[in-house]
Amino acid sequence: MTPQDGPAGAGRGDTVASVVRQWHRTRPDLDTGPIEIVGRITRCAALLQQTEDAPLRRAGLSRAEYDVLCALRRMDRELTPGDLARETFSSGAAVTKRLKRLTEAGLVARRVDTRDRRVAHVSLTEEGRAHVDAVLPAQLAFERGVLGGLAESDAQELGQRLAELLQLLEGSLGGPRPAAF
Amino acid sequence: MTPQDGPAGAGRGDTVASVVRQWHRTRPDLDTGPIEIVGRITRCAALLQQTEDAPLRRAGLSRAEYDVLCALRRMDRELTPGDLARETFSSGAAVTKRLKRLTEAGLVARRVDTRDRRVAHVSLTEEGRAHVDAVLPAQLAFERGVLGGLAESDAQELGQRLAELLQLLEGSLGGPRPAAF
DNA sequence: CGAAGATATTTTCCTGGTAAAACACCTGTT
DNA sequence: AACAGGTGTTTTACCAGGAAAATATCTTCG
Repeated sequence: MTPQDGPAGAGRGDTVASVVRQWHRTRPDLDTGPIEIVGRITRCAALLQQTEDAPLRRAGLSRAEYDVLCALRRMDRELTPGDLARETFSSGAAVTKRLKRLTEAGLVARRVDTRDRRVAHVSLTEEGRAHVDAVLPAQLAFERGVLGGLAESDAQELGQRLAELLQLLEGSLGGPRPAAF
Repeated sequence: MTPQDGPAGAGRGDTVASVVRQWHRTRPDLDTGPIEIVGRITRCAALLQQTEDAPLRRAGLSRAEYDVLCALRRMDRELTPGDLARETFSSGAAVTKRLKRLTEAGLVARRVDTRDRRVAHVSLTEEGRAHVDAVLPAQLAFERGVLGGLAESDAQELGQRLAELLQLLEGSLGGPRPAAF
């Protein structure tokens, strides 16, 4: 069996580099530039998702539940389900399900708006606040550890380039507009 | 209502920048560095996922199906379901389901291995090959368009930094090892 | 040869997400 | 006051994915 490109070749780089090399061989006419970015972002996101799930699991939270708790914590006020949907970039149905679970766990509380009975106001319970205040630093420390292998200047650079890209994507794709005013 | 941070403030940057500012106000003790990278990668991935779904939809393919077709195309040989699972970073169950759909659509064909009846060999049909050969450049052009707002040098820089991060993640997290040898 | 251990793939079961529909409620107009 | 249009949230129906179990098959060992 002839050696073929694999991601693990000595000094051959990341898997996307390997994929790009395969395309060059199979379809040399293709502009693979987008793959270098899109493919890597997708792969990095997937791997980071795996890692961040592990510490949260210890705390009995899914990533999605954590996101809800964080939104409530960082905005530091009551939010409606609609607010939460916008803050977490998800659908109303997803938020409803998450809130059901979080309410049952005693981490969030809800009350109906006095002036508009369609609206619910959601807040962290004491327990919920304590929970997220405990989990948050652990999670961030974990992520810091994962990123630790990057030189600080490279990490800064990466953050900046990603910010540019994100701004571009949010601008050109009608990015979300959370209700923050 | 006092103005509060939102992602859309004039010149206030991307949503993650806004989130980070909220954390600085609410929990100034936190090291938000990881959010600058992890948060942005996650958001970029989500937004890019939305965009790449739109062109593929015109071609009647989901992202997952496209990935399978691409793996077959770029490796340019028959692959087993296990190969495909590794190449697309998914589970065997997911591959089984995708192959079912693609087989029904006449885009891939399968045959049982002659020496080991557990093993199936999957290949693109003529139609499948033509399909992916048509969709691929359109998809890449679309992605190139989306990334076009980035200065070329910034895009290069981003690709490189992402490659470093991906290599790090794949190394430290026991990254995947597709069967490419 | 038979049994144990391993492996490739599929099936089963469950989870969590989304789009659309449903429901309740609000606002503005006549 | 009645009605139309709009809105916030939940419910419904469906989908795709993964983990674990199931099934079929292979390899090795005594």
